[in-house]
Amino acid sequence: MSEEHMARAAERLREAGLRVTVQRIAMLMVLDESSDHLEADTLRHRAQAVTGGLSLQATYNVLRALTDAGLIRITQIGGQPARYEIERNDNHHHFVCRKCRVLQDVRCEVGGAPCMDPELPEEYAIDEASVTFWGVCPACGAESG
Amino acid sequence: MSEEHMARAAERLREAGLRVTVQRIAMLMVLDESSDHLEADTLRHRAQAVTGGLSLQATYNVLRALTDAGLIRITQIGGQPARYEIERNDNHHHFVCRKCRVLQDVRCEVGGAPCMDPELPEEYAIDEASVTFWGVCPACGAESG
DNA sequence: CTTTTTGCAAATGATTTGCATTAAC
DNA sequence: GTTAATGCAAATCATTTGCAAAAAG
Repeated sequence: MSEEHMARAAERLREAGLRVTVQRIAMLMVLDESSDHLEADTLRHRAQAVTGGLSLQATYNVLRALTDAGLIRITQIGGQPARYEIERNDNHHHFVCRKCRVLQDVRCEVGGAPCMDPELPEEYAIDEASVTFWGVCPACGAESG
Repeated sequence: MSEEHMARAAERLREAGLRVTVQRIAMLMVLDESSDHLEADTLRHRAQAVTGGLSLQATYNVLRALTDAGLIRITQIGGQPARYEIERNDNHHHFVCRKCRVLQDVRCEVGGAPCMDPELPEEYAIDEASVTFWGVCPACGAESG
């Protein structure tokens, strides 16, 4: 967690029109350093290691603010706790294992933007098509099948 | 809720290998009569009108059993309570309004099965690709924009 | 009769709310 | 100095769990 990194995180917050707080910086840095989809609780503990303290409250406040500002991306699948990742604006999709519930990024390049042509009247202002693939991951498939 | 309908519901349960209980019959009938995606609580109240009584417990038991048996379909989006509909095996997708959270069926025929060709290793046994369109529905769009 | 399902009550767990304190601008 | 964000505690709410009683096969 370099000074550089901290400064860049602060800059991103400012650009997004958000107040710069240590909690927000810490959360951004933690998310920057992970390529996983992490739950609020995990993020809280990791960020606490940076700030020295981060309330449950602030955790959700920060995550909400960062999500609303478009800096991070929230993924909620199948009634599981929400998971977060840095917003990379790469329009990727997700795979969820029916057994272990692992969540993985999926790149899906079937001739351009997938499924963005639903049969819906024009009055529907669609801004996102999120695709979730369900199945069994290699690890779980090897175990039982 | 005719005798006919009841008998057919019982038959479907038997075919699915499930024990036939009044609660399950009632739930199936309620779901048959709605084209919406309904929450457990709503389904409970409607089914209660049929059976005269249906515990919270039985509600979730029944919904779980019917879902596992493939008779109904559960949809959980964005941390909202789960919603259920009769399984019609028509591979349809969903639209969710960012404002009012309404959930609508969407038919999506972009040249065959959409997005079923993700860049994932063969070891991933994918059995379903669920697509969720996010945006603003006509009603909410008219209000504010 | 054996197994599964129901019903009731209490527990769980992620997320939210209310409000005084503190930090950002 | 204002306004917004934090921290703490208590509340919410969908869903699950434990267990005795009842119903299904």
